[in-house]
Amino acid sequence: MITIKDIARAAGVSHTTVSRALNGSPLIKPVTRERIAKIASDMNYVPNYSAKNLVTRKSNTIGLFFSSIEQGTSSSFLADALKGIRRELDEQYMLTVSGIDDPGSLDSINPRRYDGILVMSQSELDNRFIYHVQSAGIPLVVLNRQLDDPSIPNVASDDRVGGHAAADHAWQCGHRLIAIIEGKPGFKSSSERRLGYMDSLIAHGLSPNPDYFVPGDYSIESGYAAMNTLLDLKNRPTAVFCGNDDMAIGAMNACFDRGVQIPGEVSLIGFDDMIFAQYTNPPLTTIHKSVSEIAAEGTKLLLRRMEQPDAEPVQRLLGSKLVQRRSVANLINKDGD
Amino acid sequence: MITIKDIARAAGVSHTTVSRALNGSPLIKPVTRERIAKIASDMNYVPNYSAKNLVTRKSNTIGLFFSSIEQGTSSSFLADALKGIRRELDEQYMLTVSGIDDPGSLDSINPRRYDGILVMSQSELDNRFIYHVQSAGIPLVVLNRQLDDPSIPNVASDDRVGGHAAADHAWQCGHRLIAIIEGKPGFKSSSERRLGYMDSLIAHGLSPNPDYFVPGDYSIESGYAAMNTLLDLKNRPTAVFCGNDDMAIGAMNACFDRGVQIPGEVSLIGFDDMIFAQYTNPPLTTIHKSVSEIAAEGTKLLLRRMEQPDAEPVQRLLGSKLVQRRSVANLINKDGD
DNA sequence: CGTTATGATGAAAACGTTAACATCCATAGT
DNA sequence: ACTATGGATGTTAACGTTTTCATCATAACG
Repeated sequence: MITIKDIARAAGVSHTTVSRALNGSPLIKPVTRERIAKIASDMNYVPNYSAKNLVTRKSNTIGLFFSSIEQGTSSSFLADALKGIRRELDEQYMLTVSGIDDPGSLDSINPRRYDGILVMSQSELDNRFIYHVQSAGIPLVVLNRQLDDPSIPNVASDDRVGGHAAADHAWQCGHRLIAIIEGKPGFKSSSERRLGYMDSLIAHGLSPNPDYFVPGDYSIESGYAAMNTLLDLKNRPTAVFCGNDDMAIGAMNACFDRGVQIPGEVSLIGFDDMIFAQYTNPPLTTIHKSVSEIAAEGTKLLLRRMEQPDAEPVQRLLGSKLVQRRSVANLINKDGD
Repeated sequence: MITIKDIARAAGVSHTTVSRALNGSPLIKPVTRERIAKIASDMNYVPNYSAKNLVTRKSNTIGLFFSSIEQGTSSSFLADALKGIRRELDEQYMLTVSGIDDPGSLDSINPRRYDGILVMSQSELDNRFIYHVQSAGIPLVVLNRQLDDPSIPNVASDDRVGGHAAADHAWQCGHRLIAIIEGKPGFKSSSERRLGYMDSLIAHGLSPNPDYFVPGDYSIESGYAAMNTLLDLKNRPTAVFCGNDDMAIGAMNACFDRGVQIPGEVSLIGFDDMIFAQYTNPPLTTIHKSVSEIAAEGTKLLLRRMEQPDAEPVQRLLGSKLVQRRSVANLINKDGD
């Protein structure tokens, strides 16, 4: 393995000069810089990051931590997230991926090992981990879940505008009886989505019907149950906004089991745009949140924060947008689309 | 940040002794080892891996490289793969994840940065990368795709027994007219799956019908088209084995568009058990390959190989098994299940 | 022409660890 | 009692960088 000293010898300069040349120091005459760069590349030099990191007291490593990597839910996130992160991350950085629950995850968190940490969070259970990271003094950005604590940099999709968009779409398609199957109680995403939904209703002069708020917990089963109670109502809604895609699947199954046509008799809107949303029957109209965009934005934030640890923590919400597929009937020009 | 020298001072020994004690060297008296360990943990000592790696000439890093991280196909793999790898990987190792196509991926591959590399491969396009890694002298295991070259350690699912299992299941449910929609030409997985399918047919004394082999390329669209040509046949098959789940989705859509009942009129079997397979309507009977198991096994292999680089490269095939859902009709006791 | 800036380079120390080699002390063998 | 043996610990150098400080030309200045 060749080192800067080898290059120095070949170039007839000191290894210090080589180091400076290779790192673009302004102290080196451009002509020698070029010469050294050429020699280095001719010799196939690759820097030893261990040595580099030892002296600079960095790790050149960004850690991505996933909550509940065990659960299938997060599957599609991972690839998207990585894509977004890589897009923003200089090639010099290593990106490691671990589950928050992985054994030893907590202990291995220290500033020596990570220059910065991204947490792709899905639930409040992650808070313990998040605060551990923060108290270890490692630059941190929490992704994907909206946080209350303003001291933690955070980027997530705007659940409220998402809920709003969902209800708006139903309205624009002519629906006036619009129900909601709510997410897990206590989760910020649940309340934000409901808030958005109500915003829209109120904006359109619809008064919320208590029967049309039915609880769920983000699971398929809860969606199934919730849909059944909606279908049992004397005045059924014509459209149902499901707090996430999983519950929308459950709702679909309930309709299917009772022979209720989608979108003929009832329209369904999901939230999250998980990969399977395009494969359901009919394909699910849902709110797309761009995980890769969130991840990319979060990475930018993290990098900035690594440079200026004392800057004000930023919280960003990225717009979510509706992707129209075939689970919502258009009541206005009567073609079921 | 506290170092072994601080500990040495506190314990009244040399830093060498501390190093040895912490690394479990037999040269240290058990009693001092305990004492030092206690002090270290009291002082919240965490080793500086950069320094460690510098002198041991290791990186403590395993790289996981994904082919075509851009494509949605690989989505579900990632989480599963990580789960499997982490299970086998000592906490001391860092695990990095990158796409094979990521800019700069090739250059950053050198023995200094990676102690070992896992390639989660999906197509022959990865070969260039694979051979680059091998020629760089980094211990390597290729996952998920069966390789011809015996010099490269490899663990994948047994596509042939998978294909066999699929056709067997159809047979056991009473089907005798069993077609196959084939995967991308030239891919080993395609031919292996077809081979397994034929094995089963022949074992049951069925003679393959040329009309029942219809080409595809693993895409949804090709599945759609293929299914249409099958449905156009005068003697339609009663069961269709699709080379992967994507094509099965396409086939489902084709049936749906023509009003053909699944599994009433035609049964469908997929391959891969992607997450969405359980959400289709009806849920798809398919061949499950355990990515996490493949990844775990591959990691074991890699670790072994890192210790003994000169050992014979091993190639392993892990059994795939059928998961029965609701897309195959049981023709024998006539209850459609 | 002498002094002083200035710009380019070099020498040496430091980062935190491991490992080769040296030292010390006690015990066993004669 | 004296030396070999070996077990436990210490000294020191090394790993490949960056960085501080020193050196040395050379150009600028009066």
